[in-house]
Amino acid sequence: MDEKYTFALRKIALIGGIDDYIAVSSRELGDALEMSQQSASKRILELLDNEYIVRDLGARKQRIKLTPLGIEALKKEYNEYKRIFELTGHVTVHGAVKDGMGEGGYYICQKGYVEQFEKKLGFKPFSGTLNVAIDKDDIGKLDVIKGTSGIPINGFTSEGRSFGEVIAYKAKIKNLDCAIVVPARSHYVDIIEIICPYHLRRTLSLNTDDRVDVKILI
Amino acid sequence: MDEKYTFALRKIALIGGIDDYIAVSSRELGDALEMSQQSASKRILELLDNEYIVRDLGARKQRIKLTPLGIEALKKEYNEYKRIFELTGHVTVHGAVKDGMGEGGYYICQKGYVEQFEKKLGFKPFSGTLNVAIDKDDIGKLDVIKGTSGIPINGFTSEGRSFGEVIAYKAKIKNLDCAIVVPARSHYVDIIEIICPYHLRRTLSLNTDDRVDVKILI
DNA sequence: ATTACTAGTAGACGAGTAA
DNA sequence: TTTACTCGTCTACTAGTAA
Repeated sequence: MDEKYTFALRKIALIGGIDDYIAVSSRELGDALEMSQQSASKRILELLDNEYIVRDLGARKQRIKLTPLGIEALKKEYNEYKRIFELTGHVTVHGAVKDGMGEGGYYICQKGYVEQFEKKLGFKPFSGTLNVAIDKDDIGKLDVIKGTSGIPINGFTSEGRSFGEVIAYKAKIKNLDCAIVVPARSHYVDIIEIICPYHLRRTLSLNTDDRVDVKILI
Repeated sequence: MDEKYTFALRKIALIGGIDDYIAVSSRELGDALEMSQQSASKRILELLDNEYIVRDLGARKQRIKLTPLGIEALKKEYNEYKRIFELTGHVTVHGAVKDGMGEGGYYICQKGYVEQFEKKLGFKPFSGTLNVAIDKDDIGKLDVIKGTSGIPINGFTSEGRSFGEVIAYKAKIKNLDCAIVVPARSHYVDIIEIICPYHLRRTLSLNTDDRVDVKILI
């Protein structure tokens, strides 16, 4: 019953109706809500009844804006989203330890990266990475958080070879502080490289194919 | 069609299903969504069909969690809210200039306040305030933003009299930088006091009952 | 206790249309 | 052009019930 209203209120707010009166015909609102002009007209009347909006019914086009009550309703949903995406503060991905190809370790040991790790993460990584193959279900979680957060590690060129930008995320693996490193430009990463001041395999007695949970702080 | 799903996904996320599997019976989800057990069960099947969630159907209780696709759907809505509440960066309230009772000016000139204004707002206010009676429709807008933002100005005691905490918001009135000041503890303010380095009434040639728009930066 | 089917019903929607 | 009525359809819900 209520999400119908917040959906409409949100779209009205997006086109500026949170700040001041905006001219919106019922047809235009219908387009925004993916419904007919008739249904949009009805929805507007319902919003008026519930005092979520006020209207100035001009000769040619109606002008509407949210009331404080309407704004409050949106705010409530916004706070739910903030709780979901901000106050949780972490996302956990599951996967299995894999043998590194040596590749990751080679990259991570580059002076251009190491200097940034020390400065931005606050530790000097052990000269090797732990490779974790992320479960199919969890691939994509990284994608989702990539836009919002993460610590950008700039690319650089060294000895004629270019090293791309990567994004580091502070993380925890079995309560040990570490960080995961993923390439900035790529939307499909199934193996993540984990860096840590310590030798993770030895410290946590991990063997190939052991399952691990990585808690990524966002 | 789609907001039904995001509504359910949001509630699932709030009880922890964004991070890992959570045990939720269809009855419990029904309670959260304010619908019957049967409808919640159906909704879960729809979410599964659309690959917004995955399920582990145990013997006693099902366990579900969001897929990256489901998280992405929520993220999209979250970004809409961010656009509404953050990227706008301001809220405009409308009102009419009123004669001050001298009260506001007296308060604002207190050394305890003035020092904070200079430090936190970056200007020394003119020794008087412009009083604006907010339109009935816009009363409450302040309330809504009070929780999120504003610059707290601490209360203090001077010569045996106590001056309460107030909240200042940077604002613009006809493109002139100023700030509005409202008491921290009160949820109904119909007249706001505006402080500014200049004599606003004179600078803007304002007379009593003139209508003004105050753009509050948040 | 679960999940989820079927059946019946209330309500949401859009087409047609008036003002 | 607008907004918003009536009305028929069809979807989305809940109750009852099975597994």
